Amino acid sequence: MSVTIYDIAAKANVSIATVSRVFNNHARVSPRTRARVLAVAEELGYQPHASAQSLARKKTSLVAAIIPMMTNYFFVEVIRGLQDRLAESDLDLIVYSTLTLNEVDVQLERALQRGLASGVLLFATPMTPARVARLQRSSQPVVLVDSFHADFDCVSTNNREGGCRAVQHLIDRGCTRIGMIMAHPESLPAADRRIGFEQALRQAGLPLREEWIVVSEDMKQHGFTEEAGYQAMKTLLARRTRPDGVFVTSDLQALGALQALHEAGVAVPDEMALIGFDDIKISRYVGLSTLRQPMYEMGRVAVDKLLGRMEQPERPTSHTVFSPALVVRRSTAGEQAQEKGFLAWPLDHT
Amino acid sequence: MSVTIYDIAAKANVSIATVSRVFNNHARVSPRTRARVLAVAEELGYQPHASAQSLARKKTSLVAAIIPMMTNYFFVEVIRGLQDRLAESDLDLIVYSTLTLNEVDVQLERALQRGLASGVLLFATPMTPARVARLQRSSQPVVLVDSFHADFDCVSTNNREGGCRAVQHLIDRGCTRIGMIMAHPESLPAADRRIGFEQALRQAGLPLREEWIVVSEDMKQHGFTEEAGYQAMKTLLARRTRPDGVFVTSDLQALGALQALHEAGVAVPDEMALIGFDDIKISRYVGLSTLRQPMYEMGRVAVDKLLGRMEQPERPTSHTVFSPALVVRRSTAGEQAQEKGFLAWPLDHT
DNA sequence: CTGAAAGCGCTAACAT
DNA sequence: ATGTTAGCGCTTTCAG
Repeated sequence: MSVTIYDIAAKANVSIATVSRVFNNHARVSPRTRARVLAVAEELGYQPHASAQSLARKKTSLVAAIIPMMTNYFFVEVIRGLQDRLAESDLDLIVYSTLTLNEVDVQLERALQRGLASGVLLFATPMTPARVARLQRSSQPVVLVDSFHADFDCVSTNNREGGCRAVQHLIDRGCTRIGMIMAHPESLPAADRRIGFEQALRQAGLPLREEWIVVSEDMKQHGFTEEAGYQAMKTLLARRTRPDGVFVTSDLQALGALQALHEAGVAVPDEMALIGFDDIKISRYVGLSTLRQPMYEMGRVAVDKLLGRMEQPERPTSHTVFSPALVVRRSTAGEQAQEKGFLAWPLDHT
Repeated sequence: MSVTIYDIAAKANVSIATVSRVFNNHARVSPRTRARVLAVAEELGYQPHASAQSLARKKTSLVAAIIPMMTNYFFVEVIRGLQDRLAESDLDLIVYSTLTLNEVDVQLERALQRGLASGVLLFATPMTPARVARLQRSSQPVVLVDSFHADFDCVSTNNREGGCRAVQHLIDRGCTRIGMIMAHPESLPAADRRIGFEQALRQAGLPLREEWIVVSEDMKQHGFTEEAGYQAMKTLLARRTRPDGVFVTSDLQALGALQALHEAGVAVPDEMALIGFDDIKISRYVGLSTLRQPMYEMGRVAVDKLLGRMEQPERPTSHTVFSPALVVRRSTAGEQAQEKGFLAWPLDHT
């Protein structure tokens, strides 16, 4: 069927070992034979067989990305960064998108133990002792994206700082009753954002009222969904006194929150300002203020780390932390928003 | 290092063949030895080695999806469908997202010839004779998503019908000068949508004026980008007489078009109505009318077809065509829109 | 610089 | 029902 090194060895009058050497730029092969081999290979349209190579080399050209919630478009952008960087190194990407964390463990097992992937990019997954142990006893390197553990290479955004800046921004625009819509606290990013939130309030001497903090009970995608945001805002709106500014742990939730606000006839940002986190593509269109994560870049860096470790398994782990950038739009700045976004368009025909 | 069938064979006092049989539910293995083997395997934490299996079986557990423009969130939704269905059959998904069609061919070659993937899902790629030939001489089955060729299994949306219904909707709401913003005509879906567009105009006896049709020259992502839509609308707005209704070949482009309309102070839909195609998630939030494609379902069906063919390579090809559903929102219906979407919210504070 | 040969871990005849 | 034995296509000592 497909052409193998035997075919090209025969046709080029060399042994298969030589052919193999040529393709691995290995040892000393005379320029002449090398050229001949290459020519024949080209002529026959030879391509090395992936599985055979993996078996012999004891490592694959596959990297697995395990992504707990791809519906969160944040991750889609990161994937692009992964892809681009991976392609440069001739690696292929296996994608597992899961809905629950149990599934994460299942997929992890799949990718790790069958020797399918020679590296794993693990997204937004809390590092329980069990997971840490599992990961450590596997030989493949792992890079954590959007979560952290000192024993692994990590890339993430400074969520605490982001939460802090979000609240600071609300304060700057004059909000005094500041609330928060939290995803599930098991999510480390969400938890960190909350810490930043509380810190900023303390610093400003503003009250931190529990009734203005709504925490998602929904485990589904850790509560990073529009539905969760919608429900949370409904809850918030039912309070005796309402906050006049709300920090939401993700843009996706903020979208749902906006919907609830709209249905309740609450003016944004005048009666209530809203700021999210991520800066997914949608946000620009709805004029949602937010903290932008450099998603594409995060993807590239994640792969860099993975490749680095594949070459030097013993090098010390490192953690790259990006600072989120404040993006001011209508949901906090009203008409004065620097970035108007789309939301403006219907105003014209009203 | 890792445990192999030899280990478990030794420990269970059987041959490796028997172990293999157990794991492949193969021939007749006595219940007793089977139990014993399974027990030992469990104890040792055995997992078959993916590459070794692939090499011996001459087929992998990997399916490749080649996606020319993942930034088009349409495809992200389809991927979910793929994933879910694939997981049911214990297959893994390799994702290649490319920006140009040249890259598509490169990736195709990668996936196909190295025997990496045992099946390919090819997205939105025009079936040139060269590609058809390439695909046909490979042994792996291919399913075309969002494109068509009689020699392959396909799943797509009825784009002609969609274009037709879009225009019909514009006509129903009273538009008489109907224009269109086209992606690159090399894109089959775009071309088909245009055919539907023209057909509907003819049927209604409305003029089909070339100056109201703007075709993207941009090859990048076949012109399915916001930027392309933005530029196209600018062009359209510069015409002596403007259309009062525009059908755009994708929601992504429509988003850009809306931006241009906003900047020009054109009232939507009163001065100009707009309708897109796809119904990506964003569309609901900006109140964009559109034709919805059943993305998740398309993904599942695509995998069904692929698996079907992997089992019966000779079965006749089939083409599943979904009918797009009209979704009416503010961009064509104004305040009367059934689905209000989010665009409403800023109205409240104006 | 090049060839021979022994695996890598598993499957699949072919025997028994 | 189970064992033996060839491979699958490639890498990698070890000789020459």
